[in-house]
Amino acid sequence: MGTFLETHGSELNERQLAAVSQTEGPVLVLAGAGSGKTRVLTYRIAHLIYDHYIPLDAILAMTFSNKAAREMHERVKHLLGDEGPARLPWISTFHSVCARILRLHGGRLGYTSDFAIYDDADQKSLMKDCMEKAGISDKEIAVDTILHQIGEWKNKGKFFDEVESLTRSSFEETCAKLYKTYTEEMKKVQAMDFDDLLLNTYRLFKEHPDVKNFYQDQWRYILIDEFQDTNELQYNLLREMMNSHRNICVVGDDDQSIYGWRGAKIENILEFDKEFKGAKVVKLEQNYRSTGNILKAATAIISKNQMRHEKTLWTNASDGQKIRLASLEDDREEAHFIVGEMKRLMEQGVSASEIAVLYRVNSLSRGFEEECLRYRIPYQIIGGFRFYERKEIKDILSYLKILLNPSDIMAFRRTINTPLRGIGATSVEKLEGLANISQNPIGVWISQWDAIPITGKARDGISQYRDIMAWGLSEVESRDSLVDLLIDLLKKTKYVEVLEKLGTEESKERVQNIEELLSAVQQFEENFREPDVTEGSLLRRKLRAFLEQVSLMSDIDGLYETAEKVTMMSLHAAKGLEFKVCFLAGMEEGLFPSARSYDSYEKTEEERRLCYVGMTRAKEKLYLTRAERRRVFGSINFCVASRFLKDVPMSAVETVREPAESSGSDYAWRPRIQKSAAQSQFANDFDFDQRVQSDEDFSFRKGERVVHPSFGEGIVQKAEFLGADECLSIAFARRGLKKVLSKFVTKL
DNA sequence: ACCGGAGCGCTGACC
DNA sequence: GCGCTCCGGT
Repeated sequence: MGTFLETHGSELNERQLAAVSQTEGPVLVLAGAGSGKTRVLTYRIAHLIYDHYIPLDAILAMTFSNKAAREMHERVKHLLGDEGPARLPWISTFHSVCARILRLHGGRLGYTSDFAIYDDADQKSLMKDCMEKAGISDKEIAVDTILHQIGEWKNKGKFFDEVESLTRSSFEETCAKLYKTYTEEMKKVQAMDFDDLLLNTYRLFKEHPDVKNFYQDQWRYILIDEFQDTNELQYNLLREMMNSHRNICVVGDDDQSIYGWRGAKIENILEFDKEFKGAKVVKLEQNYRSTGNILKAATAIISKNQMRHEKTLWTNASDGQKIRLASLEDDREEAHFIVGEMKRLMEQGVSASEIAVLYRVNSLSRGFEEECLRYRIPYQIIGGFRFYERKEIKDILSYLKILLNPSDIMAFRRTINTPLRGIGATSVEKLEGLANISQNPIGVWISQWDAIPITGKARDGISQYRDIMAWGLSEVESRDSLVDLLIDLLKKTKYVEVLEKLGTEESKERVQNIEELLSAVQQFEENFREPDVTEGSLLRRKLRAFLEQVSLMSDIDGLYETAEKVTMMSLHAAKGLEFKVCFLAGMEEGLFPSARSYDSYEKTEEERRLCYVGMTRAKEKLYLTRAERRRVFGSINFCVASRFLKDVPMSAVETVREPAESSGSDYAWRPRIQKSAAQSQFANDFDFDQRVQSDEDFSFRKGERVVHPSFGEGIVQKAEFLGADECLSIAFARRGLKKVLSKFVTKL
């Protein structure tokens, strides 16, 4: 047997091989869409282990989603074969790695290993409390605005004690103050938010060099996937993790950077070779995924961006089918068209699992879902309403959370009156106040509740809750099985019983969801492997691992690739995936690109990258669809074709559907190729910015600032006649592009 | 003092 | 179209 590379090197192209074999020093792999970056990462890991005898613990690979981590895991395992080691290196998400480190060493920062992980909702709720205490109304300053500012600081690696001196306005001063109270409060309830996981690890390394040195010595080879989406804090954290060997391999594609809004710094990848002098840069430009036409179109879109590493994807594959453009009357027609095409493709033998519908905002999934239900097309929706975000699931998980971490105030609030026990807001507030005085974790305190000055209905409810808590807290220490605990918990709380008594369709579904949760727990338990945090009883360790997995689970982790189902998801969620057939729906101005991107060039570029990501998901067939009218918030909006449609080269597309003249949804749909694209409705929309009519015909000109009674301020994009009425397309600052009659707007 | 109904206002993408 | 807030009924 030769070395790993001798045996497997031929499975790599020249550039991939170069990236894999350069094991020492910094390496930047600029991997275009579909160019085999996961292949590079996995082969590199296998090469390190097999040919360089690098111990597993010395390798750290970080990805963005658990799904990507799992996939990488599987593939490395497969590459190493049966003779490979039983264990594998750390391949995990940034957040999971941090959580793991903090469970082990969080004590240095005043955290127990049972700390809770707060999601956005919990975070917001806790901040509201802090604001109330500080006497700041959320009507003065929105919670989101404050959290955004604090998030920005955290992202820069600034702890609350460092920002007080940096504040430059009264707003920032307020934020700094709230940052402090929020942090203290989070510590009190033993919780960390997503940013805290990163920031606290960073602080841990900064403030405790012994911990840092331990990990630095351990990790001699670091690999980062999706490097274009790392933020400043992740980048700095990475520098802390790295030892003097600087054996770091980052893989990414600046053209696929789509998380600027959560602080991703595209400069991290654009300037990597400057930051890491002597870095080897490898460009992967051969695409193995898509046909020529799809690549041609995607390349045309992305080449409009200024901020990028120049690279050109190419393929050996044929041009393949042309990209299909479909412009439909309204959103219902759009859904109808897409589902009709799906049906047709499936009849031709395309598997449902190879078809995806991608959209900019999750709210679009509803329409497609309804249409799929109507035509009995099996589907799965990724994101949006996640399983673990359902009320009944959150309720039950909260019981588990408070048993693990009795300080968890959010879990307390969720459970205290669930199911309804007649304990209202006033009583809850009183209880929280009393628990506060007692200095005990609220769950522990209430489990010992005795003679508390609360009377009436609430009193009975509280004693019921007390009994459940007292029982649960002792069970956690004494028994082993998580499923059993959960089943008994459901009995004790009468949660399912109450739902069943309701007997509605909705409650039946909830019971089903709970059953699904039970089987998920069971499955988790069967595969449970001891984590390196060995503190506490077995059940406690399981609980800790399970709740962490749930908290850090991403939308995409719920994707079942084996399922014979059509997949629907946001464009963001689609990153890293591929499908034989992709529908990009809702290609309309204001929706995609998002109206919120209009105010800056950078945001527009990010939208374009998102479009690029979406298009390059398709292997063989790509559809771009739009609706002329769309229901938003219940009212109808007139929509203009997305500028991205205009950027698609005519030679790579064909128009398959235009709005029928007759309206109504009962028309018989059949796919047909109509007029050439140049004559089509699309063409009219395409050049809307060049073909602004001569100014004198209209009372408003392009570029004029106007105000509309309900849409606010905007800028005229286009004027046209609708019969005798003058119709304006206006880009509203707050509402995006809309068509309105000129009599409703006034000049500014 | 709690619960359920009616009305208002708004929603981007995610670990 | 949906979730959160206010208000009147028990």
